[in-house]
Amino acid sequence: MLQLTVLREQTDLVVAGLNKKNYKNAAQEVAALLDLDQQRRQVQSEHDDMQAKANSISKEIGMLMKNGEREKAESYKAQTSELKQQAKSLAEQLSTIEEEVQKALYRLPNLPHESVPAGRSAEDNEVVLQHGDIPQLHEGALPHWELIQKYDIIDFELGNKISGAGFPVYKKQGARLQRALINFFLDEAIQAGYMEVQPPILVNEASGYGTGQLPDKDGQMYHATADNLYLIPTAEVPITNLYRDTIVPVEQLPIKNTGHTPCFRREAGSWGADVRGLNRLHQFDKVEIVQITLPEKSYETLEDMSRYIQGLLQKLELPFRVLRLCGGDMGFTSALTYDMEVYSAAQSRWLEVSSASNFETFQANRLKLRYKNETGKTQLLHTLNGSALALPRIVAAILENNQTPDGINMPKVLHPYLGFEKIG
RNA sequence: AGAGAGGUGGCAGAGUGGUCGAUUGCGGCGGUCUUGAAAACCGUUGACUGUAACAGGUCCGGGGGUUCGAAUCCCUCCCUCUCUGCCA
Repeated sequence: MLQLTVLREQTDLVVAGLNKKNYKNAAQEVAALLDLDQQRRQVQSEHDDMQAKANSISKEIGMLMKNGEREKAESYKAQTSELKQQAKSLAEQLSTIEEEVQKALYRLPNLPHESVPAGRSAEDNEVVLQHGDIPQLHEGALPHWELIQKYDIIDFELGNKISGAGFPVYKKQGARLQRALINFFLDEAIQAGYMEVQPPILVNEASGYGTGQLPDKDGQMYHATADNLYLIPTAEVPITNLYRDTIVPVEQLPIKNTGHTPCFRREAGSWGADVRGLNRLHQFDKVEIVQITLPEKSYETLEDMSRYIQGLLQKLELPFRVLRLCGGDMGFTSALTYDMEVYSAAQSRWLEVSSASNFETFQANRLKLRYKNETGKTQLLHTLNGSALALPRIVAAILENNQTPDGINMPKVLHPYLGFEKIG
């Protein structure tokens, strides 16, 4: 959520930013919002005056009662009842306006960082770098959805039976590979100074709002209505919300947390031709890294996180590229996002395996996640996160890129975790 | 799931209708003393909103109500703890 003070004081910048994100009617909406805000403050101050008068009369009555001047006290009571009426109606107006302000604020996405390229769609994303050679596959090489059948390591049919499409069952070396990747990713993160946490994977509504999934992405999350809890679409939600409503002591910054969780996504309306196999699932595993930093450090931190993720991909010996997302393709809450894509050789396409973002104060504002600066003033912190990494597409790329006519070679770095070097 | 108890400032813990945003202790910060530190003593120390700055307003789990006035009374929801039951 954008800060009202920023909207007030840097209106032009806000409108320009929203435009870059392809937000429709930015200028009008911002103007309307500022108008509402103006109204709100007007009504607020009228209400407060009323309240102040009523308060002082009540105090007076209290004094009189104490001194035994009952009759005089009674005479004051009449005065307050009118004030009370007025204050009540103003309070109603106020809460209506506040609700509108809130709704309007929730609609606005985060502003893009100045380095974000303009653009409408994924085609306008900027390739920042590419690393590794595109593998040349042997004659008769298979896409991963056939490889997993051939070696009987991931079973979609079984998943269909017990849950539905998009819920694969990992078996044998396939299950072992999942576990190896999770452990590898967690160990690496801990090595890099992140603290491991195992959060709940069902979260309440407040948490959904805190990180911005609600109300924007309502309908994309599985909702356990009986208890009004949501299955998390990413560990970002619980891990960042650990710090909701907190003023973090400066000496504890930066906060670096990591965690593995399953992630659940309804993916309503996003099924198409290129989502076969592991490319898009309703449930998958991911290790997430989250950082909370001082505002002035957050972009440096984003670069660190990006480099860290690239390091993982290198260790896994996967060819990858890094994209800087354009304004139109970025997420609602992000100010700058890098996507990491690995090359999936049998599909001949790049697959997104990680997304690292700086949210600046957008989440922190909703989360009320703050610190006290040198002058003792309470200020919002910056939040960041990145996948490190999401498993399914990593698995797809490992399987496809390393296949040989007589088995699939596993990346060396995983050998100790796997207990085998080759599938098949 | 049933019965009971309870949710107050960073923590502990008073306050049961009136100058209570809240006694006190701990912790934190500043100072005195000290070569320095500890101890002791003195002072200070919540958040949000609002203002140029004051003032003012709001907040004692959430929401609603009674009252001139609510942390305190009533209703409702949520949560925690103890016991009983059940169970990975």
